[in-house]
Amino acid sequence: MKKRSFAEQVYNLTSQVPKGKVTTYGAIAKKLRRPQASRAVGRILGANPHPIVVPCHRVVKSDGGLGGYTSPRGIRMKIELLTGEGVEIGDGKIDLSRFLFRDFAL
DNA sequence: AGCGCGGCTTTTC
DNA sequence: CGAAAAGCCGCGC
Repeated sequence: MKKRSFAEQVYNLTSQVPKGKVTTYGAIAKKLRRPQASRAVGRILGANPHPIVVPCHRVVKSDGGLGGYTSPRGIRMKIELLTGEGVEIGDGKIDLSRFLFRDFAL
């Protein structure tokens, strides 16, 4: 259980984000020792083969944007989910200063 | 503020 | 099996 692929670690960190908090693609990439793989993280989360254990909607862009969301409802559902968990979104942006979760168990 | 480019992994043919 | 394309970003100018 050590040679987990990059994707496995991405899902692992994302699943660690508690309700009411969010993380960023760049942050995850950095945690995995690949600060420039932010895009890869997005692709992986987009392919999210674990939609139940991996709340990819809790992952936003490094600038506070919501990013995208591959879902039947699209980015729309992502906003609804975050707001429903307690994350306040101002003008389509999130206050990372208040909701950015950075206590990952890496 | 907006645009374009770069670097990474995964998936599919 | 090998190669190619794509993708929910990040940063700089």
